[in-house]
Amino acid sequence: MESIWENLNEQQLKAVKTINGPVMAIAGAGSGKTRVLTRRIAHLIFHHQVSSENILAITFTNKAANEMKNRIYRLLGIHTRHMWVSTFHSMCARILRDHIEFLGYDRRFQIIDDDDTTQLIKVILKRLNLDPKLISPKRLKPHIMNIKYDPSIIADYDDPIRSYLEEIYPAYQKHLKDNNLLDFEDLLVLTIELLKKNKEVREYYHKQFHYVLVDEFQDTNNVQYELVKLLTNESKNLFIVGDEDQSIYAFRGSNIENIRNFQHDFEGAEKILLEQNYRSTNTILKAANHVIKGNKNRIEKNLYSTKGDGEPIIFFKAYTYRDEAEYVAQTIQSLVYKGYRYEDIAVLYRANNTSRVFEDTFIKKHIPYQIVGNLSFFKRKEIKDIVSYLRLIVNPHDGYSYVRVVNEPKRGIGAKTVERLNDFASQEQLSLFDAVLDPDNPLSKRAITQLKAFNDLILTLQNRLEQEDFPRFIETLVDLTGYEKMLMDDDMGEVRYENIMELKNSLLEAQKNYPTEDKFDVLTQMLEDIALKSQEDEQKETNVVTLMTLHAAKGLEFKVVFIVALEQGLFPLHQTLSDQKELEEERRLMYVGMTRTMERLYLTNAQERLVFGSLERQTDSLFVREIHPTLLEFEGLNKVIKRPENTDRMVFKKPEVKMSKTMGSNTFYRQGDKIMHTTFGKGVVVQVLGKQCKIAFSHPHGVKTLLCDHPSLKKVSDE
DNA sequence: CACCGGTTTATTTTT
DNA sequence: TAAACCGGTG
Repeated sequence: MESIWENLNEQQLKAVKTINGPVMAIAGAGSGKTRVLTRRIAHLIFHHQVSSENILAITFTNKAANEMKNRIYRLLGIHTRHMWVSTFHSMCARILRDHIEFLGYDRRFQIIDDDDTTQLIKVILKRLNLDPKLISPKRLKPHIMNIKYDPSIIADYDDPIRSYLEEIYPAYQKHLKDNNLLDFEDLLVLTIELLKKNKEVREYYHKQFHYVLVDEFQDTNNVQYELVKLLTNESKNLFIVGDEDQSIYAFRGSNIENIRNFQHDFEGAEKILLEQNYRSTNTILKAANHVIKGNKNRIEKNLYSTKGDGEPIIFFKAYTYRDEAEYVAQTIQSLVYKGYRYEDIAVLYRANNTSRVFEDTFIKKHIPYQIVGNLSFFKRKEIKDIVSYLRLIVNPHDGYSYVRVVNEPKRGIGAKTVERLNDFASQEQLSLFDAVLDPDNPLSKRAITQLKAFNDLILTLQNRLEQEDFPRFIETLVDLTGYEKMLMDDDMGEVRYENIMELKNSLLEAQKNYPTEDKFDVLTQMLEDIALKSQEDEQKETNVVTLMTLHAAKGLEFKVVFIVALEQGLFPLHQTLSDQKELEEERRLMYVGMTRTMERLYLTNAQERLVFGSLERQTDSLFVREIHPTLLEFEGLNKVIKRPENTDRMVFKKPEVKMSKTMGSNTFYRQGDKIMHTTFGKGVVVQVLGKQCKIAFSHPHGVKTLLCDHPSLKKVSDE
């Protein structure tokens, strides 16, 4: 068994031992924060006789929570299943299952994920007869979520949008409640509401949690921070770990200010800096530091490593994006020849679509790889359909699931019928299920017959669930619904059928974990697990190269890292170029990517790339230019061009590579110029195409292609 | 109601 | 390029 004090440096020891009062640990990349967290928990239990039930440890991912539980088990040999080591959302679900009736929901509430949320918004827009073109449902969602967090902000919107939001938000929220559904944000917001309104519940949890720990604190949003404050009792034994330089989820509401304000909010909070890096070479740390220095308002950290300088960072510039992939593939092969394993290597990129060329090339060259976080198992259509059936079986009045599967497989119940049914149901305050049975509904005879058959199907399935064991029941389900037959008629059906059969395991596991007589409770619990753990599934393959986005790489480490497609507009993304805050987040993303590396870091890009179907000329990413050239070894096209040293802005001759006369420049604008448009506001020229240019505007507008000499465009002088 | 074909649009996404 | 979406036809 591992010892509690083994391999801890002075600062880490301090973070483990300072158990009373608020403590903030600033944990630089690779500084061993998970070790500190788990040792601290072990220390509390082992040396201070704190009962394991009295500790609350909150993480952001299930993976992190499981990792923590595992390590605690290895340190102490105690069972961890009952412990409160979980994500914000699981913790909230656990609290709400016991107390949500106080808020007027049923304890068998179902949790819907982000995709469902978007779909639901779309459905509601349609039902309210609002024009979905004013804002697309996808763009509307974040606004609705913000309003849920703080309803008063609705007043900040200007009119066309405001009245729109005033209509849709209450309708959306009412729909959720009427159907006993919670979205991810509800889990947080309703838990807060519960704790605020119900003194007994609040005191119950204050008695329960003597020590609270929060991981990745830089990624908390305001609501999560409020929840943490609410759960922390008078003794204020709150320990947070985080690193502002690794905050990369602002676009989802995380707020770096939370970590910056912590010492202010919790008076007398101890601050501990973990600056020794156990992961990377000094060359890599230095380079990462050069990049992150570009961000303003940052508390300077001084990460150091005892690993020495190691290898130089290689910057390879390819002619085309195919050449780039080719280079990466060849380099991987030679690294493997040198003794690295495929699993030591990761290829990181900013946007998912970049992975394609690399996939193609790796297949051709027989390099084994896996793409992580692409399309998770539980997001597949067939799984979501079956999940909807299961939700309907728990709650036939769930209108959202009803609509999703009433005509899946096709039962001749079309959009018009569903619309009419919906209208009638909302007018009469009935669920869709009950509306079908109402003799006054305005539907055609044919439609009623078909809908009634569907209702009966759900009731039959409820019966069968009571009679059959879970694996058997899943087969009954796909059989009676006709889903199986539909799949058999489809070329890809075989795989999808097998996917559905995988659900048997989820059900059996839920049954094992939640021993109860009531099968509907087990089913409810399984549906919760699916909703909250959808990302986790990924069965890890052994000894393969990992391809993933920079976001997905957070928290991981690899001996060899390739950061690819380092081109202006791709990374940093052009949408972010005109906004300082967004650009800083991109820079943190670069920092996160670089600091994943233990030994060898490769930065690559290409001069020509297919962007949205057309071949574009690309320039080097700002972030590569921010690394001092003495740390880089130039390869590929870079090698041909002599790089001047010790210059901040490196100016060098670009080889004139077959550029048609209409491309690249015109008399009006150049790439990177800042402009002002009379209706779209400020923007940046991302590309010049003859008389036209592609211009990136901020949020609602996005990238537009406009004529450069258009009178509504004006150039703005630099800075 | 289902299917075909033209048009539009284009990050990242722990739960 | 590719996928999602929309509107018209059979």
